Amino acid sequence: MAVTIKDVAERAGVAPSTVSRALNNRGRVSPETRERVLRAARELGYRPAMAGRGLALGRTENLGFLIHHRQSLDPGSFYGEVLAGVDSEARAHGFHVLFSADVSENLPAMVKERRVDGLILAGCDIPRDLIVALKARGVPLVLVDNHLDEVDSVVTDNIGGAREAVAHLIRLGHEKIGFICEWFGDLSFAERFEGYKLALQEHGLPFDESLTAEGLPRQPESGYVAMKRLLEKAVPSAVFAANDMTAAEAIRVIKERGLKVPEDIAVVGFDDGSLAPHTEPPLTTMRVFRERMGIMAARRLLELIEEPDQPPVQIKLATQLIVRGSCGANN
Amino acid sequence: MAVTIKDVAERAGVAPSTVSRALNNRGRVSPETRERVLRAARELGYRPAMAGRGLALGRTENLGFLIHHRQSLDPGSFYGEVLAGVDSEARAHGFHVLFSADVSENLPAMVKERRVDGLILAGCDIPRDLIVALKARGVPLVLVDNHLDEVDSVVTDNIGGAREAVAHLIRLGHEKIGFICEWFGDLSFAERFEGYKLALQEHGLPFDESLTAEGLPRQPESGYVAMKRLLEKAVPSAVFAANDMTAAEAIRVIKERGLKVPEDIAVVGFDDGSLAPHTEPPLTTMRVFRERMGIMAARRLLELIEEPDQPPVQIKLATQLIVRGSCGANN
DNA sequence: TGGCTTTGCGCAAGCGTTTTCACCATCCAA
DNA sequence: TTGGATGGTGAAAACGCTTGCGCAAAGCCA
Repeated sequence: MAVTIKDVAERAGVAPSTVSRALNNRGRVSPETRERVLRAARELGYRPAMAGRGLALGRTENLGFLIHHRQSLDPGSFYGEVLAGVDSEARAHGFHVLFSADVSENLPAMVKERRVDGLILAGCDIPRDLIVALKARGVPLVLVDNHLDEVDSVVTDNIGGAREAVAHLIRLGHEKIGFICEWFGDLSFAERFEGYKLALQEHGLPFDESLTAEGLPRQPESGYVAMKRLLEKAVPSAVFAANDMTAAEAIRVIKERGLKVPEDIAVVGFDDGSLAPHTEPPLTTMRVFRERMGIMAARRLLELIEEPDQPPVQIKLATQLIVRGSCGANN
Repeated sequence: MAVTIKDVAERAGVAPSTVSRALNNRGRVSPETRERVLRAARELGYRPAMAGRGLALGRTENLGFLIHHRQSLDPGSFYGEVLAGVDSEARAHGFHVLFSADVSENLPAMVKERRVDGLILAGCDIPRDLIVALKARGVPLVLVDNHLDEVDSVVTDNIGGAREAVAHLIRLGHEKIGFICEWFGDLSFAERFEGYKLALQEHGLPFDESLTAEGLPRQPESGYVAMKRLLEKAVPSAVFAANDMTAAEAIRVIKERGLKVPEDIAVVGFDDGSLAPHTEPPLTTMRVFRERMGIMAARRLLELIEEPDQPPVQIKLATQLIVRGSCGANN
């Protein structure tokens, strides 16, 4: 059926071993023979079958991309873009990407069956035990949007980004700035909260507990609830929401109260997802470079596959302030 | 390193062939031996390595998932959810999903290297020649959101959905209903246009060319442009937009004109993506069951892998009207 | 009890690669 | 001319698994 190395060998009039050498630039092959082999391979459209190659080489040239919840792929969530980045970088190196939303309690099937050479674990909801188990097994690993001291990771500069977002509000003259998020238990949100506090402190503003609120973990209405709770405690002149979704819901709550954005309450989000340009007014937010994160993660993982025992590295990507209407900057 | 079939064989005190038979329920193995093998395998955490298995069986137990443009994974676009569906169904059958956004002019690398047993091609922008070439090569194939007579496909009932959306507007008393889309060249949009015309016809309303407009293909501002163009020609009392993004932009244009949604112009979208609940007012739209499409596509592909030469089947999923505020139904 | 079928299992081949090893030509230097 | 390098190549083993084949033991019938 499919064309194998033998077919190429036959057509070029050499042995399979010579074909392999010619194609992989290993060992010695005379220029004429190499040329002949290359031509035969081209004419036959030959590509080494991964099964044979994988068996002989002990590597699959597949990267695994794992997320924990199916939800992480929903539009609005952003791992899809990270995945696209991983794919493009992997492909540039002749690798392929095996996707799975399966994170069961024990080792993922793709690892046990040796379908991948390494793993990208996306999201901070990956069970810690799993990561540790994989690490212990010696599987090359890169975390995205997550952190563990002994493991490589690619993260967003949440603290710096949040700090910049809040500083932006302060520059616009706000002094009573609220913070809301879906849930303080999420690492990203917690870091953005840190950045919020940092910005206040750096500008000599007091931190006021009653200006902060969280919603319900993993509920679609989470942002709505958070903003309601906040307004029950205090009415700030601006709100920094830990993600765009929450910001959008906050805008809804504000309008329901008969208040205006940004005149009565300015709003800034975080992520610059697909929602951001479509809120009313359009959302000022911190852009997160999702595809870039995927690219960096894949690149690092490929390095680790080449040379496994490196000390872990954390790659932190800066964010970018995107000013639209919701913050009230006259732009 | 990793545990192989020999390790299991040794621990169970049998030959590797017996282990294979016991694990795969093939051939004859005495109950006691089987039990012993199973236990040994369990204790060692053994899973057959895909390279060996793949070589011997001539199948990889991998499904390929291909999209054409990286953009198709953006939040807001919905192939991420389709992918999640494919993954869950594949996993339920012991298969894995190889993802790629690479659709080069010639055969995808994952096919040439025999990394997959079959392919799911998502999106209607997959080059026709590619599909034909794959089909000719005998690769099991399922299209999603696309159609070709001689190939299996899973699609949304765009015509029926659009018809229902427009019928809904007609029921609300509208008679001058506009249609906008990003681009008539897109198959889905063209079908939704069909449904629009069908609904008009069924309710005895005239089709008026000047009530329709398209934007710019593949531009973020496409919907905005489409709505502007429409309003230059006529001012309808309602607009059916071929997708949520376009609907959201239409709302923006309407507001910029100082008009109100839904009082002056009612709006209905299509997709029920993440945007829909967050427009102002929240968008009435047709829900598309994305994950379900992935599940159906994977299921069909697995059937085709089992038994390749079946006549092609088209699976069409119904949509569901989701009434929110933008259509003016007093709900 | 003798032949026949069935059962249970091991041996070995084969899947498509890569890679080690050995072999034969050359070639060059002595 | 001969010897040792050197260059180019093929045969064969190995990777981890499945499976056809054969053989011994056990079961069955007459």
